[in-house]
Amino acid sequence: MATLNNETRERRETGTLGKLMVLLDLVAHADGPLRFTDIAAASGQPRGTLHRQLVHLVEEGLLELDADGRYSTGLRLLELASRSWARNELRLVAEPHLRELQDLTGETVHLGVIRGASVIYLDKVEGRQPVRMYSQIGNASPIYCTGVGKAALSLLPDDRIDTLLAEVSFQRFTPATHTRDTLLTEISEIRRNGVAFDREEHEVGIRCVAAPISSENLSFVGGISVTGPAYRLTMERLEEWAEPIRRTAGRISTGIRIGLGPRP
Amino acid sequence: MATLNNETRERRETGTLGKLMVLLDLVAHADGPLRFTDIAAASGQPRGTLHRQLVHLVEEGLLELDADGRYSTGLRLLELASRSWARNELRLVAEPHLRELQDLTGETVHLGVIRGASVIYLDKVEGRQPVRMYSQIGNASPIYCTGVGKAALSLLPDDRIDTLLAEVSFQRFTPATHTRDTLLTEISEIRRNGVAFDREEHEVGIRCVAAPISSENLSFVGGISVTGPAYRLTMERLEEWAEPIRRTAGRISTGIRIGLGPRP
DNA sequence: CCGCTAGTTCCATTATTTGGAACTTAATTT
DNA sequence: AAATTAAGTTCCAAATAATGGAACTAGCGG
Repeated sequence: MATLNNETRERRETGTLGKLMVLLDLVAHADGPLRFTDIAAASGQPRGTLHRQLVHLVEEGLLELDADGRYSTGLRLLELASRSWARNELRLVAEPHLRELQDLTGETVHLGVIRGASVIYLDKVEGRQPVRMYSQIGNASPIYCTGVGKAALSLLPDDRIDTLLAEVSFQRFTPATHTRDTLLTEISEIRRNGVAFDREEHEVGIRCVAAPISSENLSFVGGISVTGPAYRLTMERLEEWAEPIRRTAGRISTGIRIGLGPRP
Repeated sequence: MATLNNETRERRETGTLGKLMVLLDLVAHADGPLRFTDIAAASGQPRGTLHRQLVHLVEEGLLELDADGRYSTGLRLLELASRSWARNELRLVAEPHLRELQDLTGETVHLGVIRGASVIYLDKVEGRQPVRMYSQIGNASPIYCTGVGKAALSLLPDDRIDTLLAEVSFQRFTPATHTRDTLLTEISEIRRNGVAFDREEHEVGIRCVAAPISSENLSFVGGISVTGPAYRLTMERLEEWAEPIRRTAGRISTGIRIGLGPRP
């Protein structure tokens, strides 16, 4: 087809830092520890350069080098993230509301925000805790097939949606996964209802209801959701929860606007 | 081999990265979001330089700049740490054992490793979950007043202990907090028993038993602990748990040595 | 409208990063 | 055990990026 000249200025101009972050991402997204050679191949850096870069990352604790000469991500990240999470204002404001919603529904409640074309989960409340917390927190999921992602999208103006979706390759996770067209149709529906449903679009057997949250100026956009197995969460039940979840989302948005407002 | 005997490797030579990490730490350890001016004052950087550095950190998602012009840590850290945590081999091996120990004792179980003169908690298992997971995970606590820290120290040769403790300023958290001398005395006791006790040394009213874990070559050193309120955890009860916790720690160490061994 | 604080941009100078090549180990083969 | 190859490390002149003082702009309070 003719040139689809993407105006997306994706090249980051962060100099040295940018180059190092590419390496960090590379190691973080690998399936396991990587050896020098693996990283060299994947990054395409000359060996001398790469060597110094890795030494720096290891010295800062961002990477760790084990006895077999394999690199994995370092504990420094955990330490930094822990502080970041503990103080996150949205999370702090939302926490009691998430619990309340969990009490009402008895199902798992998530809080997430969008970053680029992904949803990042900030918190999660489960009834009895059979699953580990971190199993979701910090996780990045595609925006187009999660309740939180779709709810969040619905708040954005069309041009920002277009820009975001331009970089998305709609992978088909289940038969119900959206394409670009069906997603856009659903977004106008979400705008009318104020809630988004995930009808087994990411994983077969998993459904959810979600409602959007945002700061006044859309400096961040996210949502909350109630998720569970399809056999328990019939579409009728999800419809019943639409109103409570909208209300909860509204309260969190209000709380954020007050909490994040200009300092006294 | 000759290059390893370098005693004078205290100063970090990580160039650009090091300078940026100082800023990241500064923001992460602040009590709340910082304004440009606050960071300028704390870092002593000229405004022009600082500005560009912050722009780069924000562009990489390591920092976030809110509508009021205040900087806080960014979600990218959470994303990276989440992967790091989920794949951490020690944590994966330890997880079932921690649960087992929690079942046995009914109290909170921690897994931690030492990094510098701090203990970083990698995992935590509680009975009913009234407290949030992340409340401890990723947290850095002083090595000299935590069960895990003291247990871990006991595995190290004396010269490495000396080196580590050289940078520690023994802050007195409670009347029972160790000084350098009493700590060294206790370490030889821990070496005999294979378990360490925290007798309200970090927080009044909190006690724990801990046992050490390590890889074969001491490339990492850590421990597990059972923690709880002093009124419930009498010293007698802690003594009873000494044996089970030693056994559990032993199993984890074995698991790690097998799991982390040379690739098949 | 003025002065002031806070933040941003510019650009010649300075410091760091780069990467090819030479060098050292470690592993594998003969 | 020697020879061969692969894996990792060090070096340094050239290329690139970071630095920081100064000039500039925005926003606010009087």
